[in-house]
Amino acid sequence: MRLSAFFAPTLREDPAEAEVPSHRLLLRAGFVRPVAAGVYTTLPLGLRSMRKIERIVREEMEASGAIELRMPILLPADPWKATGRYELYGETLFRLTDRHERDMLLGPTQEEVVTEIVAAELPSYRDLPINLYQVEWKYRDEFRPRFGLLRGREFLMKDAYTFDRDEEGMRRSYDAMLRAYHRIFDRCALSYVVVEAEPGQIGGDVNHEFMARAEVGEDLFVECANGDYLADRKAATPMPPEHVDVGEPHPLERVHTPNAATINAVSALLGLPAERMLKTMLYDAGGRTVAVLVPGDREVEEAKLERVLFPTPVRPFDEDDFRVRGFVRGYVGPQGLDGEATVLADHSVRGGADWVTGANEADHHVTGANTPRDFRIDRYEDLVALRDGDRCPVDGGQLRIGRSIVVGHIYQLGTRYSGPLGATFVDEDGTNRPYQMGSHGIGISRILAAAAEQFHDDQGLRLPKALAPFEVVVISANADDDRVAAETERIYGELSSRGVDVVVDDRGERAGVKFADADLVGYPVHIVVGSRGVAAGTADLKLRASGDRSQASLTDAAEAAVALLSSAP
RNA sequence: CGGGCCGUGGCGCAGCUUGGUUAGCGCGUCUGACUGGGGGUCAGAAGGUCGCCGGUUCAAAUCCGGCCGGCCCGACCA
Repeated sequence: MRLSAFFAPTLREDPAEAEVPSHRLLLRAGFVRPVAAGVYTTLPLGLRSMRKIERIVREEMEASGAIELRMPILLPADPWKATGRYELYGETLFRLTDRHERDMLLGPTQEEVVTEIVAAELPSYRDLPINLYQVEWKYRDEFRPRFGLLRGREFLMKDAYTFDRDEEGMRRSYDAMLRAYHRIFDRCALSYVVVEAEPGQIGGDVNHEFMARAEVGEDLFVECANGDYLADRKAATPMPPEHVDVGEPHPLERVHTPNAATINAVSALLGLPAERMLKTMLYDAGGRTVAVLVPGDREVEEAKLERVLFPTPVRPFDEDDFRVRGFVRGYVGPQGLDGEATVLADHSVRGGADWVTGANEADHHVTGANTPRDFRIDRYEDLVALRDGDRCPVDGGQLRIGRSIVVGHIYQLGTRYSGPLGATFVDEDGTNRPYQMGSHGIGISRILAAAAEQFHDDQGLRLPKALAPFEVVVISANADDDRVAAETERIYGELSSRGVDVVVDDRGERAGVKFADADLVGYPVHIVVGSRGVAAGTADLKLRASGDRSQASLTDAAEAAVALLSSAP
C-alpha cells in the first residue's frame, strides 16, 4: 500500500471531545471518525486493525470447532417477548416499528435467533453438540456512550452459541471456549485477567469475564497481592476480621444522640470508631422487610444481596417505606425488628460485640448491643462491598482493586433461552429435552480500543504487530530525490514479496511530518530512506515499541526489517 | 435519566462578563518562492447562516427562554 494513494487522515491536535487515550489517539491517528454519540465510521487504518482482530478470533473459533454463520441485525420482537428480554433490556434496546406496525428491534445479541434456527434444523441428539458463531455489529442504546470505541451504541462483536445434550456437555463446550478465549487474547498481546462475574441481562449461571487491564476501565476487579485470588469486585469476598474478645458483654444502654443520623456523626459524638457501629440497612424484598447488618465503616454490596434473595427483587427503603413501616431513618437498630423482618448480617459482624446501633427512635442510639441477647440474626451472608486493602479470602494477603475493560464474556446459560422458546431436541431415549446452551461474546471493536489503552505513549499508538494496521512502514525522507525514491520502492517491493504487511510513505510531505505520523499510527517497524543514507549506502530502522534505532545497508534493509519485526511485540 | 461543562471557517481556540462599524488567532487547505532527516520560512488567497427557533433591543456571537447536539461524573454492558 502507498500512503500517497491511501486514506489515512491524521490530526495534529487532540480533538476536543476525546479525553481517554484510546479515544484521542484512534481519532488522531485516523482510525475512526465520529458520526453520532457512540457511533463511528471506521477509517481504513482502523478497519485493517479490526480485520486483524477478527482474523485471530475466527482462526481460534474454527480451531475450537465453532462454525460461522451470519444472523440478521434487524429482528422481529416476538421471540424477545417470549424470553422476557423485550422488557428486561429496557431502554437499552433499539426498538423500531415497520410499516405494518410490527415491533422490531436492532439486535444487541442473538440468542433468540440462533436458538430458533437450531431448534428448527437440529432436532436430534445426534446433531449435538454444535457451536455456531458470527462476527456482526451489535446495537445497544446505552444511557451513556463514552470513551469512543470503548462503549459505543454500535460495536463489532463475535458471538458464539453452544448447544449441548446435557449439562456436562455444556460445561465441556464452555471449557473449550474458555481455552479459545485465552489463545485469542494472548495473540492480541493484551494484559488481562479472567474473573467470575455477574450474569447481567443475558441470564444464566456460571460465567467468566475476560478483562483487559486499563486505567480508564469501567469494570473493577479484585486481586490478591500474592496472586492467588481474582474476582469481580461485586462478587469478591473478603476474609472476615478476627473475632475480638471484648470480655463480658456490656449491658444495653440507651444514649442521647441528637442530630446524629449518620455513622460519622454518631462516631464523632461518642468518640468511637465507625467500625464499632452496627449499620442497619433496610430493604424491601417483594414486600418483606429485609435488614442487612454491616459494621459502620462498611457498605452493603447490593449485587450480593440481590443474589442472596434471588429471584425476589430487592430495593432500598425509600422515605415512604420508613414512614409506613414505622422506622426512623438514621436511627434503625436490629433489636427493634420483629419476626416479620428478615435479618441478614455480613460475616464481618461475627467479629464484633458491644455494638453501637440505632435505638429505633429519633436522636437516640444504644450501646452494648449484643446478639443473641439483644437482637436476632437469621443468617450470615457475604454482603459487604469489597474495598481496597481488604484481606484475601485464600491467604489473608492484601487485596487491591484494579480497573479493566471487559473484552470477552462467556456464559453457561442452561435452558434460560431454550426453555421459554420451547427449543427442544429428541434425546436417545425418545424424550424431548431443551438444549443446554452457552453464549460467548468478544468485543472486537472494543479490543482495538483496549489495545490502544494498553499500547501507547506520548507520540501515539504502538499497537502490537498482530493488531497494527501495517507491520512496517518505509519512509522516503526526501521525496523528490530520485535515488531515494528508487531505493524506497525497491525495499518496499522486497518486503511485499516476502509477505510483510508493508506500507510506503511516498507522500510529498516533509520528513518530519512522516516521522510524526509513523509514530502516531504506530507502525511496529520504521525504515527511513533518505539522501544522506543513500549516499552512504544505508537505511535507518526503528522499533516503535522501544524507540531503538539501528542501521542497515540498503541491500540488507528489508532483511533487517524482517528480523526487527520478529522481535517486535 | 440526574449533576457539571461546552457548541464561533475542516481541526484547536479567543471574543460573550460590560450588546455597537469589515468576528479574530494558530493549525490545516490553495498559489508562488525559498527550503528539505522530527509537524520549516516568507508572501498572498479562499473559507464562517457564530448549533437551531423564538424573545428583549435602534442594534445580539454577546442578554433571556425553549429546543437540538457533544463531552465529563453517577446506575447497565462486549
